[in-house]
Amino acid sequence: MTQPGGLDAAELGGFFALMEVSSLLQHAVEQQLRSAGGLTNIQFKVLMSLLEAPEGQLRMTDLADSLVVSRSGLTYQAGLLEKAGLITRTPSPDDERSTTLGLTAAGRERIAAVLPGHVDVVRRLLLDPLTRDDLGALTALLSRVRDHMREAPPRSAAPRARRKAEQ
Amino acid sequence: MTQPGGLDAAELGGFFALMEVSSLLQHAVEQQLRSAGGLTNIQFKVLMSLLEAPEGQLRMTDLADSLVVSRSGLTYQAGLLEKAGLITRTPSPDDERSTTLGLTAAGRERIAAVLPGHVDVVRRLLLDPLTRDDLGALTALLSRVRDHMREAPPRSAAPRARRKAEQ
DNA sequence: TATTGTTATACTCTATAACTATA
DNA sequence: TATAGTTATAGAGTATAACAATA
Repeated sequence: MTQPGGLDAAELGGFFALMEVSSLLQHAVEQQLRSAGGLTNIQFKVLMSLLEAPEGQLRMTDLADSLVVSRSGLTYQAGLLEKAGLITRTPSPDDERSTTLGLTAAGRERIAAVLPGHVDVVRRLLLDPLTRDDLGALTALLSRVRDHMREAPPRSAAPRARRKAEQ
Repeated sequence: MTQPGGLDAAELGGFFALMEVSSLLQHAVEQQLRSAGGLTNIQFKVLMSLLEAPEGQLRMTDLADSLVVSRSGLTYQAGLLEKAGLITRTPSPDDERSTTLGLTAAGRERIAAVLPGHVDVVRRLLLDPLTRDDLGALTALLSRVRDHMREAPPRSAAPRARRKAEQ
């Protein structure tokens, strides 16, 4: 114990730097998505998830889990995206209970319209001040942290699917 | 241009690693603040800002600017914190228009109650997998990025105080 | 019975604009 | 007139619980 709450200056510095950088970056990204394509961050993630999905399709529950939102929350967002003509919702062929989401042509176009600016923001804010080696070092460090976080879940970050079992 | 949106694999990797690490960390921190002290992230920041303020006091507008929220938003949060007995709101002595916020004893106790767990989360998730040298390297890299971000504002991140002049 | 998704509902947070009171 | 803060209000987003349909 050497500082306000048990973190020394170096530790606090690292923590604050990480939080400030990510906060500024996220802010900028959200602003760009909104102004360039009228999308929120989550909506963009839904579209990108569909774009990167094996068949270009995803089930609601799977997507909700991977984006860490409630299913009802995703239903709400999917409703907006469907109304905007960017995605389709159709009953899954193999399991009639499921809804399969798919990208429309308009959805692809919207991504294409937004992505360049998105990339610009990331490059300008995050990548520009880093050399190639810097980027490699940063990624290596953060990857290590990420792997560690995944191994030791944040205590309480109970996976959605296990809710039932906890009772 | 080599990948989906003009970012190559290394660049994408760095970007995603940063966003995922910060997102997981922020999630965990918010969850801890809520369960340990019934505080949201912003409320915690308000309390911490007051704790670290020179006289233990801050004006509404200054705090709103530094936390990047609207003044009405801060009024709302300050109202909650005052109702909870954690802060006081008093007219500033030098300028009767201003409201000065101050921490109550209960506010200090709340911080004390929450801070250890807060630190735990940061240490467990972020710091544990890093050596001392790693932390130094990470901080150095992120600090460089942060400084760069501050110099070249996110295009649009117009400082609150200048709103008037833009019209 | 369990699971998928939707709906009904309630709540939190946020911001804009109008307002007051000081300067 | 300009500024500090509050209030009224409205909107976006989220989640919980109840529900309908299917497995």
